[in-house]
Amino acid sequence: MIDIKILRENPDAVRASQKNRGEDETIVDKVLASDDARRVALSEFETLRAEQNTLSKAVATAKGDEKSALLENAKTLAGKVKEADTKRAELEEIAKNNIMQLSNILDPSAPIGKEEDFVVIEHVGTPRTFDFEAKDHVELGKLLGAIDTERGAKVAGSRSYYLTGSGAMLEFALVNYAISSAVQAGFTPVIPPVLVNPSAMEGTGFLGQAAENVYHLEKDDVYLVGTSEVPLAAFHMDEVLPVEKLPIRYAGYSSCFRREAGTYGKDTRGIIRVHQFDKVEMFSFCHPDQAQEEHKRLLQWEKDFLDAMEIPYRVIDVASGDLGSSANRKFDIEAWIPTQNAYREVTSTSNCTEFQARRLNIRFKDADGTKSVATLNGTLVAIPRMIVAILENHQNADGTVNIPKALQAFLGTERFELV
RNA sequence: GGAGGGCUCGCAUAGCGGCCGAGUGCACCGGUCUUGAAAACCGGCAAACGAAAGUUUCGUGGGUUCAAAUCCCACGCCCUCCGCCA
Repeated sequence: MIDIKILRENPDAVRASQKNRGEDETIVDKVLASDDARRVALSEFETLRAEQNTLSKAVATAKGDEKSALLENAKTLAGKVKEADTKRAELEEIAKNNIMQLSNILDPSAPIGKEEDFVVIEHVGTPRTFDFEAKDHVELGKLLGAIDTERGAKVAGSRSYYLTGSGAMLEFALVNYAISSAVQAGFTPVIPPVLVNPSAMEGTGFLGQAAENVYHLEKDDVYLVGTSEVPLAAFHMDEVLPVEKLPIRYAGYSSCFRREAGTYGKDTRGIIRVHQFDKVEMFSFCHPDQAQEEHKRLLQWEKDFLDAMEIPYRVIDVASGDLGSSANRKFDIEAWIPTQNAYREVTSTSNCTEFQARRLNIRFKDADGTKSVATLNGTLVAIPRMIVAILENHQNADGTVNIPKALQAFLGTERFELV
């Protein structure tokens, strides 16, 4: 939710932002109109209520005829108050629904355009040239006894898989490495609930455009999270955080569930796009003035991880049209995937400024009053895609895979052998 | 799944349908006293919106009433006991 005051003061900036995202800019006028209507109704109600309060007090002390006369007045007034209150509630609802449709205001530095209009910020490392035919992760996964997509499909349907043997060990190593480096960087490790209630889902903005990708358990009205961003953001819902504690950083490890509706035919082979995977997610609550710097820090931690995995990658500044509604800017890291001859997204970090915190009612207090915090999130490691990148980039001609140095201590070996 | 108890300002508690936005204790902040501290005493101290007047908030939502923390209904959460269970 954006700040209505900013919208009132500078509606053109919001219009421009909506337009650059490829979203409806006429909502801005709807929001302004419904906000005006809301405020009029509110003050009408408040005036009547004030009258009623005074009158009620008079009733309490009055006696006899005077009392019955006052009561008569009070009864008619009560009707008016109720009417005004109903109107107020209706208009507030409309105003809220309207403002909720607006996306976060873009960072002016974010590249404008559609998905393909991203800007490459940098390349790190050089894609390796193979003097043999590189195998893809599905084939390597079989040779190593690491990934079993066939049995995954048998038991759980398409986009499902088993990690077995060295694949399972690799997940544990990645998670251990990720968590220990996050802790070293000052993050509090968290294992959050993955089954959350509607308010958490709603507050983080996943019931908007992203709703069709969310699993909903109707019988109990709970949702399976697509990322631990949801429970981490909602962790401090309705709280006022001490300003001197900011930034507060959490590293959440959880399973993530995605319906992947509308992606039929995309990435059907292997484990690039799956319904369930584990992920270590960074989440930060910080002072709004610090948000941009914090965003850079999150990006740096993501780069450090890729560096440690010894994988070539590039960093892109995601274009306005491809940003989530909560983000005002987003950087993706794309790892080189040899058999696809392409860079593919493995991690992503978004600056949500105060947008998410305003919905979730997460604030901090300083000398000037109580204000919304800024929230930011970033992937430290999404297991399946990192496994793909590691297997494919570090493979040998015989199908064995060299283990990056950073993970060797966690695996007790330098190489994954054939089974 | 069954049976009970509870949810009030950071914590603990009081609260008769109007005198309750709400008392008390602890904590906290400021002051007096003191060489300094403690104790004692004095004062302050929930939040949101608003320029202000004022409005709203006693788990949440509805209802009764001129008037609800207080009465009624539903839901949520917490605790205890029984059953089942990783």
